Amino acid sequence: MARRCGESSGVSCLSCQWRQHSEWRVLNEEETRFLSRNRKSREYRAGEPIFAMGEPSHGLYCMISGTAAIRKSDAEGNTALLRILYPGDTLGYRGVLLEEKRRYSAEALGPSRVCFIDKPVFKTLLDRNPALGQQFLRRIAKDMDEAHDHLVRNANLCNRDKFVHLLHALMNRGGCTATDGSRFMELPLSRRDLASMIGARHETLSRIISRLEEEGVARFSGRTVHVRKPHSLLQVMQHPALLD
Amino acid sequence: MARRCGESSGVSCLSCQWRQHSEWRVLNEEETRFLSRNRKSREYRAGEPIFAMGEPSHGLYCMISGTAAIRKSDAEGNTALLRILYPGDTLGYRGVLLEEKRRYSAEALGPSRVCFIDKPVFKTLLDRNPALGQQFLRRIAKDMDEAHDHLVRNANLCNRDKFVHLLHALMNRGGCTATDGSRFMELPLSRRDLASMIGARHETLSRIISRLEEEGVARFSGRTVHVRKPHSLLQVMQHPALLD
DNA sequence: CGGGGGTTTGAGTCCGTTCAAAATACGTGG
DNA sequence: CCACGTATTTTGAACGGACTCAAACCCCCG
Repeated sequence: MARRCGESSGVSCLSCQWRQHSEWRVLNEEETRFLSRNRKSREYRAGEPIFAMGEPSHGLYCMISGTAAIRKSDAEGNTALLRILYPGDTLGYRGVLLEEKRRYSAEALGPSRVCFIDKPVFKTLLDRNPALGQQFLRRIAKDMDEAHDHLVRNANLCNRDKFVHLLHALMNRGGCTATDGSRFMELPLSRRDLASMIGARHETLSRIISRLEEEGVARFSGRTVHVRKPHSLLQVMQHPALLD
Repeated sequence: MARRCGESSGVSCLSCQWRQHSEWRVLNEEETRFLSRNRKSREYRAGEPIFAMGEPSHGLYCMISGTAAIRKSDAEGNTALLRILYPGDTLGYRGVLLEEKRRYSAEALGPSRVCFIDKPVFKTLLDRNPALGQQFLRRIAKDMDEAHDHLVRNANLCNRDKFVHLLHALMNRGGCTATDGSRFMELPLSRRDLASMIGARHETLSRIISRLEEEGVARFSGRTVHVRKPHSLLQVMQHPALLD
């Protein structure tokens, strides 16, 4: 399915299935056609970098299919996975808006198709349609808020609860509901990366996962995860007994 | 000193000593006079709230003197101190730009003077001078970057090192250099709040502080802190021996 | 069949937390 | 100016979570 939409979106941004859910939805038909003509679509293999920290920002990217990850590292080389990008998400807009070098790196998590929009093309559209700038302002404000929430969670929750929260967020994005009300999904990340998202070692995450299985909160096998009572996920924090 | 500048800034934004360092620097003389006429300046006592989470955003604020804190709390009531604001900083612009309710709360840390700019006044200035919007875009992007850095540090550093980093940042902002090259300053925060900034309990911070004193990195007494070798602060992470 | 990456498990240690109590600083009213 | 009550900070002991290091395990791929 992800395959087919990737191909159909390759034809034109007008018929892109994510158009109405992305920042580009404020563009009219002519502007969208302009975008479509000037964008470049390309496949990425799993793990392939999209851009790297410190590079100049030549343009922005738009996910068509697959998933990508935002990573950032500090001076000592410690890195953290900050965010996961799904089809319809734009990335790298910050560097372009501010004419800055990239402050984080992005890479494809699985086989993905990503469109590239050149800086001049983006600038032209921003000039033609002021609502587009407003969209990106809204977007950056939302990102900001997410980052702050993340910060508050990190300060107050233990690793187990941070992971439960992450699971909840991932489920909302990519999960499927089964007939019995339970939810399951294919995790887009390795255990190592899951651990990096909550700021823990992979060994610790491994133990947390065992614990969640013992408690009956979820079942893991490979990258597949089943959650028995997805609605009570957030209530299960610090209180596994609530599972009934 | 902070007192006098507060009073002089009370007269007009034109003569505000922070003007050239704030987002308002792109305004011309007439626009600044307009801002000056329509802003309201007011004193806050220590601990007094400036605005609270969930309130509608009626306008934005500009610190004249003193310091303020941004706090955010999650659903369970856990809070974290996200940021400290110094004279010249604007706050609360996000809610105004996006017509949203406040997503965090702000409060004065010590006796402070803060100007309030009504939403319509701000919108008028944004219309008149597009460079102002660009300034705030830059500002939000910088904030975003800081939040991400914070996230990476939280994921990889132990509490001691997080605190050393915080100390470094605070010093750069409000520290004074003594004749022997050491630096000292008056901390704007209580121990509890310092602990909240690095996501630790106040007891833990207390122990960290004792340790730093034993190691000879810094000396604390009340809210005053002396750092012996400020330049090597960041090198001291995990390696107190480097102090020589 | 033998790597090699990713993942799990185990043991030991350290760091940070919790809870409780003492010590210190601070503001207020006498 | 001092005494008092309150809030903040420090200290202590015990516990638990998370980390390190090391080894075993698994699964996919050549």
